[in-house]
Amino acid sequence: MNNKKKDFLRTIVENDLKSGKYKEIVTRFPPEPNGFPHIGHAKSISINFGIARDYNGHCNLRMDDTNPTKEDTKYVEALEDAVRWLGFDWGENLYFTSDYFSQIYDYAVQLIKMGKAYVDSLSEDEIREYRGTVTEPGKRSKYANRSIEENLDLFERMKKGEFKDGEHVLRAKIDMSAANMKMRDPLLYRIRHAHHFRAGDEWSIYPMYDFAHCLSDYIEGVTHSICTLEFENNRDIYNWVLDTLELKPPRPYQYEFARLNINYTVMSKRKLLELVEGGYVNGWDDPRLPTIAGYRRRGYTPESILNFCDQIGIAKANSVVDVAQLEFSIRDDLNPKVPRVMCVLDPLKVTIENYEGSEELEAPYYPHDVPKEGSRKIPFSKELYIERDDFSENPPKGYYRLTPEQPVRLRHGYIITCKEVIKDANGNIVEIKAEYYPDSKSGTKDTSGIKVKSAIQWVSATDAKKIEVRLYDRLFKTEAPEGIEDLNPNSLQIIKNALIEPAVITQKPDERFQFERQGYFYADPVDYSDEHPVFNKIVGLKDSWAKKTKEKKVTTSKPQAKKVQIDGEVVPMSKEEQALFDKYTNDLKLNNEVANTLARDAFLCDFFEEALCTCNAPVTLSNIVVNEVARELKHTEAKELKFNPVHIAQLAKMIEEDIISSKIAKQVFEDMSKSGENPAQIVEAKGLVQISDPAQILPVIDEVIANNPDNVAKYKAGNNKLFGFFIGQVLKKTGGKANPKIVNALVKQKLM
RNA sequence: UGGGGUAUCGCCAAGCGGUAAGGCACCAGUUUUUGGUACUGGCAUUCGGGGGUUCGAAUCCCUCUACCCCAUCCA
Repeated sequence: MNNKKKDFLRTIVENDLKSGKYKEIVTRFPPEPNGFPHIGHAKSISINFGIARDYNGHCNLRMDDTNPTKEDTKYVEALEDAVRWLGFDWGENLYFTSDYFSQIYDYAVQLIKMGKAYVDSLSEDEIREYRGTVTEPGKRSKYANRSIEENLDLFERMKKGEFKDGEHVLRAKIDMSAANMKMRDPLLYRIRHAHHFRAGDEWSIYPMYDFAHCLSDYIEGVTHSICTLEFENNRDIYNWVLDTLELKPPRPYQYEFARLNINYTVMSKRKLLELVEGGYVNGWDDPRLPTIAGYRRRGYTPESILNFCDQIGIAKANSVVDVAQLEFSIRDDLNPKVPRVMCVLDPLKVTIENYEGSEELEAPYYPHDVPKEGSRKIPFSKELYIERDDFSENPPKGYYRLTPEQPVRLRHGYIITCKEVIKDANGNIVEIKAEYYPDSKSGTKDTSGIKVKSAIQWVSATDAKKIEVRLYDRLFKTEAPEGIEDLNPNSLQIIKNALIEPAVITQKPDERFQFERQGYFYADPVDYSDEHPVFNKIVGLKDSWAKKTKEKKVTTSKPQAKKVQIDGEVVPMSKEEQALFDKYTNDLKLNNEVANTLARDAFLCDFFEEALCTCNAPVTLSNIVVNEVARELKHTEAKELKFNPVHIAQLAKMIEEDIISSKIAKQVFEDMSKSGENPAQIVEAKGLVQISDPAQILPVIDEVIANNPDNVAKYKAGNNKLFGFFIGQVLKKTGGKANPKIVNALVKQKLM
């Protein structure tokens, strides 16, 4: 990874590598083989395998198969297939959590011996009841104080299968009143007399996710265990297990990112299953589904999926990506790759009255801007078909195609003009009688002199091949579908009698095509045969004409008023706090905000009072305490603080006496909170005394101005934002030591 | 009601005290025998709201609001 923008995970990885925490990066993609992978898995695959690749590490593929009742071999195959299809290689590193069952069992025994785990014999309902609620602490089971020997014995017998499902469980002994519900003595093992698709009937107990996952990571030497946001609360157990077992370092750490959501579709296993089992779609590889198999069958390329994953980035905010982003990736990928051919989906007959015989027109497969070679011959004859909506008897404004008055070019062929419109008894147009201009032939010197607004696709009636085309639209009609009631009834449209130029079928130049002016299509890998060709629409082309014609009804309101925010109520101050507040605002002239914070926080308040004893500058002092000291307290225990009120008083004094600027003060503060040195020493040692002498500052300003003529011009043209830029530059050049107030005044003068 | 997270353009998303990146979408224009592509330009005086600190705040402090996750012997 060089200069490319890094996501937060790569930043962490890079730092860990730099600091020497790990020699080599090991990630893992750890799905449970209990369902078919979807594009959310692709994101995870892209992250885990991508990071491993970028930092010369490796990524394991691990099947997290700890629940025998849900898992199956067919899913592990689908998962392997998905990873491979996306172009990643796990090499030798295919693992199964079930391979570690005996190691994990040994770790459990160890925990029991340490008195950190116990066999609980409460019923399922009791366990739930004892767990408490989010606001009330739970209480510990009476079985928690069984002796180590008894636990060991019971656990072994659980393993041997002496008990029925649900009779006992193994739990970690942590804290039944922990604020994090997950830490209230989490279950480690449960009894399950079930057949495991790999381990067979060897085990009658199975480890829970929270116990198996961290240990599997550790066993495999994983360094960065990357999972989705909903596991944030599980991180505490992850660390507890690894720490309590006192495992030899290095050990893995868990990091979480937001799972992928896309609008107009669903991503949860449960909802996907409902669609498939309810027959709302045709199997897991239905091209409308966001499953890997679905995208694959639809015609999406692995590159397009991977590019999509790169584009959307990795972050921690729950978000819903617009399908348009995905559609862009596949268009973008296919545009320079795929041959263009002509297909007519809704044919309208055109008879060219002044043409006799037949000929073959030579046409390149690729447009002028795609640097690829290849061409085919297209038969041309008297009877053709064009797309029904490429003719209009009463054209709307801005219509470029064929009309009774407007000629059009047949792509790669001749210009034609409409002579007569034939209708049936109901007034439907059934045929166009047309004439062509022999001297307008494509590829030759066009001497017809006719200007045409567009070129349309067509096929020769006698030569065209009949194909089936499946047009897919979004599966749901709403952006955030809840369930089957939101299904789009028109998500699949099958056209049985589309007509395509013969070369596509006879030459088979590719499996993906652009049907010109319509979209990208893919020869269906399952149903396609030479006798019965079937094409899936991958995605349409951008269509600014369709957009324009539709626009009228879409113009909805947009002046969205700024959201009104309700201010919540602030907890009122106690009498004592109020008294303190009054004293600070009245006697010491502190502003309300600062006084308020001080009055409500006993520690900060004491800290401030103490500092005040050595330095009588209440305002400066209180500002440092409320802002800087408060920040330190956020991540450091009060008693761990490396500085004391006297240090702060010294710092405030230097500011008061104008020895240092407040900017420098921040830097000094930071040093101080790390090293515990006294501030005066830091200032002296680092030579941080501020420069207030204009004679020293002016040359720097001149230099900055001379170096940035563009920005000077912009600033003078009215871009006031740039002022900060100049100050920043000057400060940078003086190592932050120039007195910013003076710099401000001088720069302002200079730039007048 | 406790704990853990998250809020930057219509949708993603950089940014970590000194000029609000980028992509998608959208809007113009140029090129074009695809109303495609490519190219050019336009799209956040403002970062969930309100205060505070600072010469200077999306970034630091306080506070409020909204949303997500946690009480499966699922993962």
